[in-house]
Amino acid sequence: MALVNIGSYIEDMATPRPSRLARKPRAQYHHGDLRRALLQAAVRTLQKQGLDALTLRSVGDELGVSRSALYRHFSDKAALLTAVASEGFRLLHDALRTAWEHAGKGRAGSLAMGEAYVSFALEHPWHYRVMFGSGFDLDASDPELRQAGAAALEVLVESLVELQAAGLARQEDVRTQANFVWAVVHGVAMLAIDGSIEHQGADAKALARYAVERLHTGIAPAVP
Amino acid sequence: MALVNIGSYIEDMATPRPSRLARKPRAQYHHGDLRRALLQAAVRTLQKQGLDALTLRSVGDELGVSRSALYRHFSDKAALLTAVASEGFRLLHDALRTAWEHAGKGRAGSLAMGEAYVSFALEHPWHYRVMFGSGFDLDASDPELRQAGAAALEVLVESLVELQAAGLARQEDVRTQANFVWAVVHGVAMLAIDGSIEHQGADAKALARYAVERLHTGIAPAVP
DNA sequence: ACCTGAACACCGTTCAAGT
DNA sequence: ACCTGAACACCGTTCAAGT
Repeated sequence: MALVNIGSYIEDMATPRPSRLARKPRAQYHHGDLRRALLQAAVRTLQKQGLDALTLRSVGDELGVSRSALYRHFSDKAALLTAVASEGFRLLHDALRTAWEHAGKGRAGSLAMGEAYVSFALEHPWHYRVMFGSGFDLDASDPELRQAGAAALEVLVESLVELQAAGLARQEDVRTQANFVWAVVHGVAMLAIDGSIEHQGADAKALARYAVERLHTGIAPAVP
Repeated sequence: MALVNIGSYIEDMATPRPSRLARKPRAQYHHGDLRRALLQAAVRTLQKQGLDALTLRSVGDELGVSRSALYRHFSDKAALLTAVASEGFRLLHDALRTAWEHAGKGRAGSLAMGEAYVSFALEHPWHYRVMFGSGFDLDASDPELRQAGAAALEVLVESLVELQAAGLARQEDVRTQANFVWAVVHGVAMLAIDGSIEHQGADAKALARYAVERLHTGIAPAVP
């Protein structure tokens, strides 16, 4: 643990100043897909210990690699977090698509999607926060992130197009509708993982179900 | 700017080691309500420069006070952020109450509240993120924070009770309804300040209006 | 009681050097 | 090409001392 400890540094002043080279080399290099390994280690740390524990040192240590090895694969910590967020959107996308298709699409499908969305957030709260947190820096203009986010939203749009075709949703701009639906599930998810709901003795998943039901009524075609 | 700069520190070693006392004292102490001043300086920095710029040093400097003076008034940085969040909930509470009452309550009132909520988030994005961000630490169990958050939610509950009484909302558990409505506006607000909506060329406030309208339909009593 | 300045134990990032 | 270890410029926090 080489840290800036002035006390011990001063002691060292007695011995000749250490030159900037020739330190014992590590047993062996990592080699292999270090980028992927770093990404997965970051996700693991996040899931187990939260965002504060996610330091470049901790990630490096877990792989037996120096903390600056990361800079060969990511431009900085923000880039690592951006990659973590992209990976999160891919996982969310898969979860939504699976829920939608396994439930046979339609009304049941969108209910399943709503539950799957909130479940994902509850099961990976830190990962979810990194995806949407925005308190910390994260390169919002990164193409990979934008693409992964858009792909996840696309499942929603697809389901709404089907609901409209089946006469279960108002025939209006589907992207506005999708943004609205997304906002609802996102809002429920955020309140759920912040504990704002549990603190009132309410249940997050129950709220998710309620929300999707009211949502269906809300976007249903007007009764003539 | 006294920072741990080893280079200049080593130069100083030529001169006798500085003892741990007797430094030129500051012109004068702050005196007055330093706690309040610190809180307001923190809010100002947040609004103007974002969360990364909010360091104890920057806040202290702005008031001409040492960085550790803060510890007389807050147990740590998390406590300062918690106070900032509480203040945010009070401001939000006022904005919602004003919108609700000025619009004459009822349907128009809740539409005004929805817009006021999203407007607050758009106008104070960093303050809003601290209130809900949850990426950074913030003492969620703080009584003041809990109370301020509950008070803001209370306006919503109140409006829903009225809507129910007027036959404009389903007669069901009002707290579940309130959580749902809160999730919706919160979701819209988060997507809005993250730029997720603007990037699609859509308008955040328009989405807020759309959302509240669909919300009204969603929670309206079932047609017999 | 309130505040200061130095010390301390962490950070992320850079860079000359090693393989 | 890939990685290392030391240096560096910041952080938040603690504490003996000053008023």
